[in-house]
Amino acid sequence: YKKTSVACSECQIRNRAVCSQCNDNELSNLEKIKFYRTYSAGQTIALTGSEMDFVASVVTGVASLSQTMEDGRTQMVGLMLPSDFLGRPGREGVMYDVVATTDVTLCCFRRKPFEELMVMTPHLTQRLLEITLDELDAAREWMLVLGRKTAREKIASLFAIVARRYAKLHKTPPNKEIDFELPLTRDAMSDYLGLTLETVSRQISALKKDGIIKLEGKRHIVVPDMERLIAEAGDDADGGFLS
Amino acid sequence: YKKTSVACSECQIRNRAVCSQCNDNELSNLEKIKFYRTYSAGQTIALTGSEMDFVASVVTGVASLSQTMEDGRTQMVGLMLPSDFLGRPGREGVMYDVVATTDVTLCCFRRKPFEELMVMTPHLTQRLLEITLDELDAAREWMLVLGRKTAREKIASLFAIVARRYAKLHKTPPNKEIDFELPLTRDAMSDYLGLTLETVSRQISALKKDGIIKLEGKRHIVVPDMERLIAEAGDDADGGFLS
DNA sequence: CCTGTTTCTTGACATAGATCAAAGAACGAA
DNA sequence: TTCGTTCTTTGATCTATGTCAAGAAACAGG
Repeated sequence: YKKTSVACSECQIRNRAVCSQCNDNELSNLEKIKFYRTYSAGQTIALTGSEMDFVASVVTGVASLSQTMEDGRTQMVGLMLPSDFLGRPGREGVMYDVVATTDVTLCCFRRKPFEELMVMTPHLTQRLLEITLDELDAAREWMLVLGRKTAREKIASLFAIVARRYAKLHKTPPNKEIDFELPLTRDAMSDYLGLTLETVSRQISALKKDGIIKLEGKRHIVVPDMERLIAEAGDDADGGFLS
Repeated sequence: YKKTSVACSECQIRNRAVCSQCNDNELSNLEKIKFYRTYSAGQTIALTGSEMDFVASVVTGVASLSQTMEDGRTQMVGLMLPSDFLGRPGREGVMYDVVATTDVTLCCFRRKPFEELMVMTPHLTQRLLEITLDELDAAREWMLVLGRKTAREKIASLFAIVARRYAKLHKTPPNKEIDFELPLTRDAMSDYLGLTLETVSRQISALKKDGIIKLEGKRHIVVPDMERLIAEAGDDADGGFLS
């Protein structure tokens, strides 16, 4: 369940997570209260309405936030990748179901001590504000996807987002063939995209037939031409892919 | 264009806006750099890609944020009501089209001075973080609406949200008949809900026929039974309506 | 008051995506 | 290896919502 933590100085997400603007002194305060926790694929991290006594950065793996209606319809509202921040300081109750979609390692801080540290550490608050603003932008971009895009465009948009994040992590040179592992089942994709599992499957097959993507197994996607994928997503800009 | 500003101490949104946690001293610093600006219904406040040299609180009226695809499909991604905050400190470029959907009064701060003030004023940063987290929650709630709700549920959800905000502003006692002015045209509603104008019109007619709402003119909505409206929206909780 | 413009409603028909159904892969356990 | 899951693909049909079209209501200006 728990796992020995990595020293902050060695941390993969050191320069992107909440702690990225902290100086050595601030960092050592954080280091004192941090602890690692791991979840295996499919495990629930927290349920809507429950109390979560910690906040955390995703170190490795992927977690998802989702909302469910009484009759079972569910919508994924956040895909939390490495360096993303889970939990809301200043609020006990969880508003979404938080689930590990792959094996996940979290860098956790108990909520109270973290909140106290935030008051004393403007760098933390500032960075958290930046992260939250970025997430708000991402959520709004996703509203366009959910509200106005076709099924094919939705799939292409999802692939573009995941490819983008992978490329950033692995420093892939632009214009090269990009490949990545899909961190989601067809069913999870349908929850994210506001579609059914069957439509997701059909559209993936169609994109494959049209040569936009290649499949190696069910989950490994190869994108021969990123420009073309982005065009299929219907995006005018590349969303900063080349930056 | 400009308009004499109201003293902060007299301000309607004093205890909800970015400035709500500031003490008298901090407030007077803000007051020095603030200026009011008004826009009439339909006027553009800023366009995607342009630079906005100020940030602002909405004092009265309603503004909207929206994204548009090359082929003209558009999705509204934010409905900014009084006390909401416009603009992103730390970024020049605007990411959305910002439009006044009714006559709007903004309490503006030039971006640079505001950013400098933020560094010196943790209360500002903290409050902005809270506001941003609330907006993120709202955006995510809307993702469920866009991704999973039927046209009828979407309309009911929109009415519930607007009614909720109106009730908060006017301190309407719960369990009473609620009525409000729709700040959006049918067309703007369709952009917000990810529907067509025709579907919006049909569903409003249907809700009226079923007695969920009454119409007085085109824009004035009366809700005889808020519980019933919320049930039509498919929400399990009332979203804090009674609080 | 009339007239043009914008906003809204309603009808008829078309279609993207949902639903229902079956069967093919992949994978782990025994 | 075989069996039982779980995940995925594909097909046939249905339906909610989009599209196209016409006209009604509201409103502003002359």
